[in-house]
Amino acid sequence: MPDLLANLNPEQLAAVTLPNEPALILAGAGSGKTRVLITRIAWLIQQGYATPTTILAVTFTNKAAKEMMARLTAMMPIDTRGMWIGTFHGLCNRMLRAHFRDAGLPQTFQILDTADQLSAIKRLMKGLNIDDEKYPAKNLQYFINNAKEQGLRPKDVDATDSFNMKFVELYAAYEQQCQREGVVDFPELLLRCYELLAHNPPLRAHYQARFRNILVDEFQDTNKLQYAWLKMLAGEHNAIFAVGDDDQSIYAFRGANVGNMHDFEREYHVRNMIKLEQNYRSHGHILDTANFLIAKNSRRLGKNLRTDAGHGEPVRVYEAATDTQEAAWIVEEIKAMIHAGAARGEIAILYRSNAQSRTIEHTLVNAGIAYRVYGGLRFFERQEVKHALAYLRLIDNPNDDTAFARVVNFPTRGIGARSIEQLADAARLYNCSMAAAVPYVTGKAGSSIGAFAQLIAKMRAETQQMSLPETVEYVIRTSGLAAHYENEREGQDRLENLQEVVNAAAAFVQEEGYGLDTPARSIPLRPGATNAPEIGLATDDPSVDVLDPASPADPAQNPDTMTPLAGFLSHASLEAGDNQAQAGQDAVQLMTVHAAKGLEFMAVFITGLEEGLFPHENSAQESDGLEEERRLAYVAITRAKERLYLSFAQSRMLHGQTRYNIRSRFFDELPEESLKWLTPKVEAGARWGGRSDNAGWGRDWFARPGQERGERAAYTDPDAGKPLPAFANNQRAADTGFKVGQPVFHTKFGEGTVIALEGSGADARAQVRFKRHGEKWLALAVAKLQAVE
DNA sequence: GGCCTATGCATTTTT
DNA sequence: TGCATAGGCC
Repeated sequence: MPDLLANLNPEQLAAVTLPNEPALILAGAGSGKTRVLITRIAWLIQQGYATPTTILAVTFTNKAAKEMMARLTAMMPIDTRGMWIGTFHGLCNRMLRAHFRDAGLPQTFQILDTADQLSAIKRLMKGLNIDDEKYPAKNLQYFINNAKEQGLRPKDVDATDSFNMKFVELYAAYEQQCQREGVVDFPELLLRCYELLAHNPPLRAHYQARFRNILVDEFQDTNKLQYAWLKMLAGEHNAIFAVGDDDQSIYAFRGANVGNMHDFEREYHVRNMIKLEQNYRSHGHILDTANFLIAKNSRRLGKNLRTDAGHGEPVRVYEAATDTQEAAWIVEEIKAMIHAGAARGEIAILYRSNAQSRTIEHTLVNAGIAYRVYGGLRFFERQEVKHALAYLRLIDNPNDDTAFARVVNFPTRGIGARSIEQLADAARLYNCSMAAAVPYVTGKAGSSIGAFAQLIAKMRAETQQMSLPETVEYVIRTSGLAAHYENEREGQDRLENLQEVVNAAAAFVQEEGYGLDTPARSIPLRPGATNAPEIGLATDDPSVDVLDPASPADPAQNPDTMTPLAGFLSHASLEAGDNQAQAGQDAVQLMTVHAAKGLEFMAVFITGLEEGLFPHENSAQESDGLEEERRLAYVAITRAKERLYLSFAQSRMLHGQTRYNIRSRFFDELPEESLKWLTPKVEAGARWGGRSDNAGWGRDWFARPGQERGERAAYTDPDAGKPLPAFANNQRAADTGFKVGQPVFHTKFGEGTVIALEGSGADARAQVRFKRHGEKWLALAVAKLQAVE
């Protein structure tokens, strides 16, 4: 039996071995959060406090869910078949598939992703002749999703003004449309699942009796609905083991409610709040910087990270004249690091908004440095892939008008906008889907649309017995998609992507454990399965023990509640795939601060630390906006393991205009002792207070002798080339007059000893351990430090 | 139907 | 500035 508890620190140990009661684990950045979570699961099972079937572990991203599953099985051989580990949406989908009838859904319901949802809304509004200048589709989408995330159906929304009343009306119409088409959007998955449990006491009792152990990752990111869903499953007696970090809550804009942490603590009378403050990632100066900054936030649960790693390097700060010059400096630093043997993949460049990446990318390209940018189009979001999926969806669920509208005339088959409008009118008139309305349209429109309907019918018939990969391949060919892209000049990539869909289908079949010949559209019996899927649950027969994992009456026990095709389509919607180009390549990593959450790098650049950008100007209008920006900066800082750079530029090209920014207020909230200004620090007052005319300011105010005006010297850090990990004390004492071990005296801090030196000339700094004031970095040009004999 | 131009818009994003 | 989208034109 593996010793799961070996090498845990006392707080981690305490968290892992808590009694089965509500618990809130405040897990700081880099504190071993995932480790605690999975060790907790393994320990519960090992000790006999839980079985795999009693465990439900929920995360936000598929990546996190996969990592959890992988590390768990690596830690301990566990039969994960009965375990529910997944994202909120994935688990809700699973439950809705198992109980589709009780949930009021067709068995083949399809999931709309955000783009599908928007086009469904646009179609709805067009049909109702709604002026989309006055009621923009995007706003309605936001309104609907927001309402759902508050758990509100149209009848529950309080609308006082005519504008909102219209939105409520449209929300209701949208719901009807979705219901008729058999589609659900993302928030609907959660709300529908919540209502399923709320309105069905036997079902609720079943799952409550089953999931005795509920574990939640990134709890600070939960929204109201997700929290309500968790409470529903927990009932009166189940333990929720919530792990999160209020200081890393950066998703308020999409509904995350940090308040859930306080609420959870209060509502469940949490006796077990454990703080994981030991950080295993960053060196001391980096942590001090993070701690100092986040301390400026109010309403924290309170936490201070510590490390055994030593101070390490100071945080380097750089002021550039322009964004271009900032990028040039970054590239020089990176070159030096690479030269010293650093791996490109261990270097990250972070920015607040995507627009900032362009300048940096250009500079990297010119320097010939491999990089990769996070974000952008994901595999299942590509046009050609979505087209292929639309045909597959129509085969599975002909009422899916979003899919129908998408491909009825793609590849083009002479069905124009007018014909489609006629069909949509007919569908509205007969209150049916477009596919069902085909017989009602006549004339030329009727015949071309009729041919399309026949094509779909033929596909449905001919794929009846085909496996999933065969079906996909058949559809790509028969739909004419393949031929279309073969004829297109630049269709080669798209063709390859279509082939990738076939491959993805084959991989899916394999991973899900279906036989390769399993028909895509029947619910198969897998080897070892004893029952056909039963839908509607054991509630029909109260004598059946629904908790018996072997019981055929427990459909949730049987993963085979979806056909391979439905599973694949769900997979495509819920897991849109990688958006990281050239993954695996050793390349410098570019991403937004949001995208960096959860990652770590040897060296991190946080760029564009300017008022208006970071903190972002729009945050000023949001309640608690500045605090969220500060948390964002905190997340960014805590990504760095050994080296951290903070930079800002006096001027920056944004939206085609040059903006002049002042440095971020966050600099005034950082510990001066942990910073090393590579460019001279200019007090805000010195520049702004004394400025009477602004001719040329910001370009050449700091030009040094011998430099051209407006040209910036390469302020490349002379230490950048030190190997990573690098921070052996710099013994150079050449021009400082001090050396390591030297006893010194400071007028304010008293007696101390020099323990490190770095930089030279005006940048020279000494780290001093004072007898009564601890360790500090002092700029020798400024500090009045005297050598003591 | 496809191509071209005019126009508007630009914080962060997973499912 | 640069992209996505919409609308007009051939």
